[in-house]
Amino acid sequence: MSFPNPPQEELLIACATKLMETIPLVMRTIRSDMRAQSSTTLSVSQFRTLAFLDRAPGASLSAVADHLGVTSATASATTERLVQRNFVDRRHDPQERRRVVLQLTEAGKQHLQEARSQTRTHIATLLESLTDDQVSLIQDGLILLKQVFEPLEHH
Amino acid sequence: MSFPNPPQEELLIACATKLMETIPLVMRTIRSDMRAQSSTTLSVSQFRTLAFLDRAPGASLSAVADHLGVTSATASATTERLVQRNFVDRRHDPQERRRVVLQLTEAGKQHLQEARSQTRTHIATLLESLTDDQVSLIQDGLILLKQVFEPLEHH
DNA sequence: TATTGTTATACTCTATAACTATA
DNA sequence: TATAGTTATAGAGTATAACAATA
Repeated sequence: MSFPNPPQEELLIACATKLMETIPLVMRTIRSDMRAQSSTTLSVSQFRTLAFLDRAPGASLSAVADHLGVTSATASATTERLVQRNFVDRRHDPQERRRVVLQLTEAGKQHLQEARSQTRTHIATLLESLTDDQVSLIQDGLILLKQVFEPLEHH
Repeated sequence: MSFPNPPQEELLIACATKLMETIPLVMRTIRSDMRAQSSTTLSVSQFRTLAFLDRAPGASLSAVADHLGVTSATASATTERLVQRNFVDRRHDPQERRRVVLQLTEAGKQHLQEARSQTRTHIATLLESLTDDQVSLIQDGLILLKQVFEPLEHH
């Protein structure tokens, strides 16, 4: 006998358990892929910062911190490294001199594309062992997860 | 018009892209949950080490490193912190004195249970906004992801 | 000589707290 | 006084390389 409608609570706990087992596993692969970059290395936080600035050019430091879900001190340090590596251009807003305006440099844009492409290709390769239906299922699950967890970032 | 059977390649890339957007997001929540522990704080790596030793009592340092997908130096450092906090008992194997035998202490077991329970409950709460079907879908997706990414850990 | 762990060194991520500059 | 960022400090994760102990 199976239970076609298990109580919500048990289902939630089972899913949360699976999530705690799986996410760190996948995260590790993403991280080492980023590190394995042919040219220069990019940490996951740096990658996410570049990806955000690609979507939101001219964002402030606070916006980066909010988006990444870190303190402004952490965002400042991460950004500083990207500025030093000439991936990000940082300047004061003339209208509001407390704010900084952050933008990708050409080198930053190029590096982001390369990092994205390499990691994406590697992960796609890993998924090749599955069927189309299975890949679609994973994708749909990720879309739902993103909907649940994304709002938390922008507290 | 929709494409009921998109080419594998595009589908793989789309899924990989979604994965790169979503996993770091979820990971951040797990991490901050661990940090928000009432009693003592446990990093994700420390948590995973405890969880592994719970499943594999008496494991060696190499086994921990393999399982976590890190170098033995990293595993050694993480383990050392757990030993110092009295969560792990570390001793030499009498038969093979190069090896260490790692086991959870009672305090380690207890802390693991608490950390697991708290994080699990919080994540389950976050998933409450979804329907049973959606939660099941996420769970199935995670099971598949685990199958794909787990073998990589044991290189 | 090969294997198992540890130590040394060096980065990065992360937080909190104290600070500077601007509003 | 309040806000936007930076700096100081500290602990943890991570890697590589060099090392010690054991087989």
